[in-house]
Amino acid sequence: MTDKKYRTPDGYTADISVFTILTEELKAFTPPIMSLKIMLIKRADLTIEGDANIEAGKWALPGGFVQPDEDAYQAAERELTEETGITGIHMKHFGVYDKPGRDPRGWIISNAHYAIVPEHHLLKRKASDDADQVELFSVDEALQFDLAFDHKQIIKAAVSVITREILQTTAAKNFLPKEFTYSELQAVLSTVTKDSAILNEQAFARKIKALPFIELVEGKTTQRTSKKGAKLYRFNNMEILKPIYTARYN
Amino acid sequence: MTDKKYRTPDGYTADISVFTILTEELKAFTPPIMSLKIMLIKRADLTIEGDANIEAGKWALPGGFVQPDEDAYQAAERELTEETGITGIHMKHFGVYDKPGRDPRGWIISNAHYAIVPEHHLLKRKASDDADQVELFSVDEALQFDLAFDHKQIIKAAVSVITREILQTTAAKNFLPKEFTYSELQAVLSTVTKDSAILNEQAFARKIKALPFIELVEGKTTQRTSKKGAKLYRFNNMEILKPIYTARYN
DNA sequence: TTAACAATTATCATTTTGTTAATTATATAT
DNA sequence: ATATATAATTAACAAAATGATAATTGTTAA
Repeated sequence: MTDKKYRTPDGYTADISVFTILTEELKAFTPPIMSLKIMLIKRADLTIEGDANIEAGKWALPGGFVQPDEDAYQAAERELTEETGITGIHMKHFGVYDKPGRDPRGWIISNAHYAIVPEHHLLKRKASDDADQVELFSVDEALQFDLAFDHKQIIKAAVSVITREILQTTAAKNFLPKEFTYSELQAVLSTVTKDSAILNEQAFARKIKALPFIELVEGKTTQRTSKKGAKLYRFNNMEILKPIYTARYN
Repeated sequence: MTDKKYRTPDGYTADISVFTILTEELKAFTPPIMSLKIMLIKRADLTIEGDANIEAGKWALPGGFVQPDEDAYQAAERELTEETGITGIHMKHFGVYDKPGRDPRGWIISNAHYAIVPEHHLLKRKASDDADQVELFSVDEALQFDLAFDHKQIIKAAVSVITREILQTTAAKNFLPKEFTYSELQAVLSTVTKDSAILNEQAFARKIKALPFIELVEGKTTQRTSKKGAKLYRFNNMEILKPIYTARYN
């Protein structure tokens, strides 16, 4: 492939917007208060080869070049593991950023992925070596930084995609333990919506029993969120596609 | 960029799954019967340079290599215009196909896009020169062919994406004239759903008046679909995000 | 013993839906 | 001219879901 009739890119990378939903307050017998966080890394001053690094010192999305034997998805998985020690989580490709000029090093294509990481996986991260370069920020905080490359644009797109995914698919399961209470689910959903039918306790407690993709765990309760004890629910494997044309608007 | 520490792809392409919704039967004063179609091209025996073409004779998605001065999205737009003469339509990127081995010519990355083309734009296509190599097929037909490369997989993903988009966003507008009747909207939606609340006339006629993203065109009717004349509706620019957690299931 | 509190159930008026039927307006066939 | 067929639309009413507010339950901790 030497005499090419077409242009070849100068680099092919995979970036990952790692989201987690952190429990801000965790008191015994109390429903959690959660917030949506994104993981950023601070770019090093020097490359591994010892050269001055591009966009050094700026906060950026984790990611890196795709290796010869892998595709972008595998590269994203590998980078995520290297950065955080996390494996086997929910990750998806959601966009390509390939505008000429987006990276001063040349025509570098970024495959943007997002990942949903349950909170408890992050305990490992805290113990890892370069944890001082990796931080979680609320989305609002993150967007106020002077981020590297076009990462501000990528993050905005990722937030929009993940919001839609949490509300219109069963992706919330990736932020929850296998068995959860209604208030835990409510806490996850409330990080991305203000819908009163979800925020209102009574309405949501009634509704959860009618959702075909959630089932009650029979004869089992937890005191995680209440002294009285609360029923446990789990997602079954039903996937839902509800048209906006049949929803209620009032 | 000669001494690279990372692999560079052998080619960077953009493929487009062009969907249209064709009116199968169009009698005067009668609601249309529509079906979802995808556009395929038959790959030529020879390349422009006169060499034997890869995957020659097979049906494939339109697309081609990204040029040096454009990104994949612009390439998809350009290819679509070259193939069909269509401009200014709804097109989106939905996936990357970059598995090593997917293209025998090397490590060729495909950026998969889908486009939604209103029927009336296609009349131009019929008049174009190489129309004999371009055909519309129902999705079921298309998936039975021995398609080039991994295009079967790409098409399946595209259908899933477009179904979700038509039902959960206002993308149906791209298959309809600016002002449309309830039965025309119903015909579009029925190509991707069997939901009885949409298929049932009375229920849907009642519902359309309550949808916040659709408004009545005052004092204007059409006889396109009925001798009696039917009210006209239009989409306003409201975008909707309805959680599955607040929908009705019965 | 009691206050506090999350979870859950109860109540009831209001709204929406499912279902079936009736009405309307008009082109076409007779 | 008149009747017929047909799509759009409205009507009617029982059944179901929702909104709003209140009451009940079970447990810990003061």
